[in-house]
Amino acid sequence: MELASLRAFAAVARFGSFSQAADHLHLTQPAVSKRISNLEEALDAKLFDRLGRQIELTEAGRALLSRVQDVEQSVKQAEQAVRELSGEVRGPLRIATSHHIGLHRLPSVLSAFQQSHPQVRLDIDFVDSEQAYEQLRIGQIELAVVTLAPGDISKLHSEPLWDDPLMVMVSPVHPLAEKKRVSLTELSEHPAVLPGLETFTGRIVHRHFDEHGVKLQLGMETNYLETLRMMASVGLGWTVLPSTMLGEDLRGLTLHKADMRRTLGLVYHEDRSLSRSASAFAELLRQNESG
Amino acid sequence: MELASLRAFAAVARFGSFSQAADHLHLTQPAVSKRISNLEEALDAKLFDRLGRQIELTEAGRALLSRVQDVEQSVKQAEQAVRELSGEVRGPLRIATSHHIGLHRLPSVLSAFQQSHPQVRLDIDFVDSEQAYEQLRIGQIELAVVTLAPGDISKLHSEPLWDDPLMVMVSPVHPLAEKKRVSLTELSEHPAVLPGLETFTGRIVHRHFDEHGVKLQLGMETNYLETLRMMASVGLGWTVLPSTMLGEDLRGLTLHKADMRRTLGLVYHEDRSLSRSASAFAELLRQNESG
DNA sequence: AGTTCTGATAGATTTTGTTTATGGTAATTT
DNA sequence: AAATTACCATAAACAAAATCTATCAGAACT
Repeated sequence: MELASLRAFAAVARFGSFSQAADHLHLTQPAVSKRISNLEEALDAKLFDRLGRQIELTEAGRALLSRVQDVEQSVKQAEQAVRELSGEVRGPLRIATSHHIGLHRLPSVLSAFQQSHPQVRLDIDFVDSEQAYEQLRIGQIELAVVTLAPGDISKLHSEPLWDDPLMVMVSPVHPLAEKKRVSLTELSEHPAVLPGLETFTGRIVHRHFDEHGVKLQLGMETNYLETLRMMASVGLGWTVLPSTMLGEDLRGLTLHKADMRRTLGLVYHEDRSLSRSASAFAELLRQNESG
Repeated sequence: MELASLRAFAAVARFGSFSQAADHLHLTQPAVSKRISNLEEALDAKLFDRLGRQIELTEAGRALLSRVQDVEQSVKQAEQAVRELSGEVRGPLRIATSHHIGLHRLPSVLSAFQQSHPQVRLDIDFVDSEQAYEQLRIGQIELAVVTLAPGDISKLHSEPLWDDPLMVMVSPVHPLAEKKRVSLTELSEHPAVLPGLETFTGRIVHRHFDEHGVKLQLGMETNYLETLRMMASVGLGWTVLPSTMLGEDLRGLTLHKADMRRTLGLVYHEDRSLSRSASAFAELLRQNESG
């Protein structure tokens, strides 16, 4: 029993005529005859009495007709449900980001998004960038707004949003605080408090020193940049932070002959379709980048 | 969008695999792939993300899946509604009969029918036999239990149930009351009260006299045999009635060299399907005939 | 690396659906 | 009454579609 047959049946019943139904369906009359007889065969029941020039529903036909409306409606609803997604943005949206980005870059985007799409329940996971990449890979989240990995990662699509220059910072009471410029070697003589290697930010910094063959004195590690900042500001060591985090209680040092930077951006799985919500969120981020 | 595709979609979603769905549907894997891609094209939406070895429903896919169950259920109900008719007897049943048959032949059948099929609403039309035939022709009634027309009538199927001999009857005070046998000519010398020509019974009687070239003195006419009987019994004229109606207040006369009879039976349209109720009623009548 | 899953794709084949042409029946017109 | 018209059913030719076989490419597991 196929929908085409049911539609033909409904049309014939409505017009009381095979030929008129055929016209209406843009088919020839024999095609309609066939569809009806297919139905009759499938249901093992006569649906119409053919009375010469006229036709009439049988009891079975009447029983079917009253149900066909239900079928057509449920099909229409199913189609509708899919098509509505093209316009509507609703349902849950899982994204990952870092505390730092969430605190410093997302607030305006988040509030704009919630305002324009109140139907979406945002579920934000604060994780390390590396964890975010893994969650994207297994489909646990749809989007990540994190430090971008240096280089491409298979199956994951990266979109740079913000360039985030990093800067060496020390407390005003730190021995190096008075210098305007420092070398890597000078830094290496003092203990450091840096982001862990689980974060791309941490890797960027470590790699930078590695490349220049400079061994670091590693102190405590944490992935939460705000905490890192606090530790540096109370003099527990020098650190490297986004230059935007500079403030009264920290001195920024220009690094001799080198600069470190990270790129913050949007990451999502190449093969997975983004939900409407995710697309809307991504679009909002792209617009917000410039502003 | 066809049901076959929707079923394939549901199977793929359920098994999380095209190949397993194919096995389940007794199809090859490419066939299932095609059905899904047909659906995706028709709905203009991707339904699954193909992630290498694994697949996952997209947002559109999830939206569709939740509706597919409704569709399948409504289709099942439609099929069920038709199939149930094969067993069940319910709904309205319109039949036609005469007052006389209703009064003298049907009571036992009607009560048996109502007892075994209480779900059927019987709608009985008391009409002349000729009207009954016309109503059958236009499909206003399904069955008629009436005096059968002499000879076949196109498109209508007749089934004799009872042989009903007719007899000339007069009141005990009628001039002919003392005779045992009378001739047509003798009868023609006295006024008659006979059924009208709209009834086959009336026609049978009139034709009988016509064939023998005997002119009748016609008095009042009525189609209701009980009334006719009353009129004859009070001496308004001779009449012809089913011999079963003979009683204390009437004398039956044997007609010289002729007998009149009518056949009562079941009539229905040849081309129209009988409802389950009508079939059941007809069957009951056939069984009751003998008893 | 090699093997074994996965689904997609291409081409041959089969099945199904559609059309054209025709026939039969009932209602309508001449 | 005969002819015409308006139906639907059927058959054969044709077109379209679905399916199968075979093969490919990618990912996951040995």
